[in-house]
Amino acid sequence: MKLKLNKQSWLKHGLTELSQNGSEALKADRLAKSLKVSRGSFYWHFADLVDFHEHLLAYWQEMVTQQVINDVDLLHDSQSKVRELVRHAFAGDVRLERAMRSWSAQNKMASDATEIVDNKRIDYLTNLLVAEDIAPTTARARAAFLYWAYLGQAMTRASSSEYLPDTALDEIIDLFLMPSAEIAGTKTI
Amino acid sequence: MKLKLNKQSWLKHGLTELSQNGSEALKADRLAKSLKVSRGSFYWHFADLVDFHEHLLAYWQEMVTQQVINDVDLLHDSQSKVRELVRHAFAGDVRLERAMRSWSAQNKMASDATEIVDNKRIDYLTNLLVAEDIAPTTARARAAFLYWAYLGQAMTRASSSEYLPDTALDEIIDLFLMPSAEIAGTKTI
DNA sequence: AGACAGCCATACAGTTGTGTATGGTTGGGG
DNA sequence: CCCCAACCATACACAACTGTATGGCTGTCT
Repeated sequence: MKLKLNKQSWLKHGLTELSQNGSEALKADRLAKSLKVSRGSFYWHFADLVDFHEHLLAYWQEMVTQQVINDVDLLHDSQSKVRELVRHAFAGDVRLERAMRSWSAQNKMASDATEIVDNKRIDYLTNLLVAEDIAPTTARARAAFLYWAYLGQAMTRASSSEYLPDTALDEIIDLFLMPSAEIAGTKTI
Repeated sequence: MKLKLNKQSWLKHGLTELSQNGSEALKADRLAKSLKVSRGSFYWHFADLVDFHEHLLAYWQEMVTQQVINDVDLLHDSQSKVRELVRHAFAGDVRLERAMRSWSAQNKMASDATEIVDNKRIDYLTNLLVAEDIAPTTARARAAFLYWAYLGQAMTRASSSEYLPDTALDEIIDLFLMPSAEIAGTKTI
């Protein structure tokens, strides 16, 4: 007997192919070929490409939000969470993130999905900074900025460590953990 | 008489289409249609798609490097340059940047081009920070981080002002202009 | 005026992908 | 045992795009 596929099999394989070969790999044709089945299987599980893409994006959203909870949310104090979150982000594998982002620039559905994820992530980080007694508006701006830096780093080809060794990253995290008041004092040197 | 096209016409139009419709618009077929000519013209000016893409990337590199020089390099003190550079980056139109970045995630040639531009930009910013008496390694890390934040912001759909009003951006610029020594002192509050 | 270079249209063959229709295989419940 | 549901293969018609071959038009130089 040949082991049969289900929706999940296709979705998993979809994300793998996306991260390795970009959004152009998300075609019924190529996916079937790399799974060594015919497109007949694909069109049994999904109505069409749009249907598949919708399921794939939902699957991705579920995955990335679950991931954060597993990785950092069980730590107790918020400062540790921030450090762990940022370190983890800048050390992790960014291929899927980059591919998804690249796809979003060309596809409305993907763009909607990433926008939701973006907001969730920034909100989460904002709350951590607020818990560190940083004023809410400042916290929100810093959170966005930190998150954007992660995203930008994910979009560049060079590894982050090339520009940003661990100690330098810690220094920058320190900057973002500084109380809002301190800045005005040291502003005009 | 119909006004004839040259290489430059195609390249300009290429960048416009790229920024508005993504890298999928960079096909001989579509470009010709939106220029209201036949593909015959395209294949007269360019050997094939790869040839066109090469010229387009070279044209883009030339454009973006020239742009920075015009915009900020004529200011005198380095602190003003940093502020002007960052403000300008976060206020400007990012569609072309996003489209180019998205293309880079799928295309080796585009990836090479953006890598070169990335390095140039980070180097330029690093030098400005060093001129502000920030230690070279710290300056390099901060420059990269600042640049990544710009890139990340460019990749998100939300306008930057939504999260980052002008005053908040200035506060963050202050953080990155802080002398390296100050941090250790205020670190453990 | 004639010739030539520059520019473009049209037509053709080939490739890659879509979606559908139809029929084949396999495993488990009545 | 048989039948139905789940799953897959094959074949077809269609669309988008590539690159090439060929010929037509136009302005300029001699």
